[in-house]
Amino acid sequence: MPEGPTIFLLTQETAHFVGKKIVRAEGKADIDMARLAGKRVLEIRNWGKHFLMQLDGFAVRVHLLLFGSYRINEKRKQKPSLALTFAKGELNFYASSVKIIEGNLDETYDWRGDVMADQWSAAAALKKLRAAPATIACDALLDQDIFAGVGNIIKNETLFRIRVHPQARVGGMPAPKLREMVKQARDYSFEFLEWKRKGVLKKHLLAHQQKTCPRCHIALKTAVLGKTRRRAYYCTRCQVKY
DNA sequence: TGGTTTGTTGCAGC
DNA sequence: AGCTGCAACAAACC
Repeated sequence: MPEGPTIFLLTQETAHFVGKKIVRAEGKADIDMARLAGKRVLEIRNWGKHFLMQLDGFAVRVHLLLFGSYRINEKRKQKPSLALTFAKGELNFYASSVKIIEGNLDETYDWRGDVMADQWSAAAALKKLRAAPATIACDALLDQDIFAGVGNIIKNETLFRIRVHPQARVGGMPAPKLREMVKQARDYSFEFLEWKRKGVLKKHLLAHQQKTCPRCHIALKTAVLGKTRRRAYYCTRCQVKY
């Protein structure tokens, strides 16, 4: 059940495995498990929703998709996609996509695109948005090449906060409003992180899966929109369709 | 109860 | 070539 902040949290929770040796690797993921055994974890980080473990010469990428989950130092009943055993402790992933990335992660990822990364670049995001003016806001926010880590909840909540209709064209939005969208995608992600950490995310949702607009007190509209075909929750009164 | 869902990929068809 | 729509995957929730 992952958006960027959830994986960010996972990265923190697994930091103690850095420097440790993988004793055993198994699971139903279609990768060469034998490559992992005996390797030391050099680095653990994430790029958006990608959980990444750098080993010597290659990295393991785990994506929890829509239904994935993980357990640290415990197991679930179901068969794991990837189960890593260390001398002390274990790390298990379920219903996840697992891939090997050759080489160093810095060769594969542009960290400026991760909304929660120190290297996040609002300027780079704005440049990408301006290059695609016909894109509608809901698709733009879910574009991992622009806003890595943003998922459907962050999309809906960000648009509600800045009062932008999900079908607003990026090219039609005033420059300050576009900058606000870029800023809020990051700011909201960090608030999401803290709520998630405390287990109080749901009660802070203003639009996503809600019935009534907390500003206008009228029914929120819900529709599956855009090329991404994800559900949007929005207020037709206070969210502007530029 | 079963429709829905914090996601992505691959492929057919145009 | 590049797009779009659809199926597939898979599991917890209300």
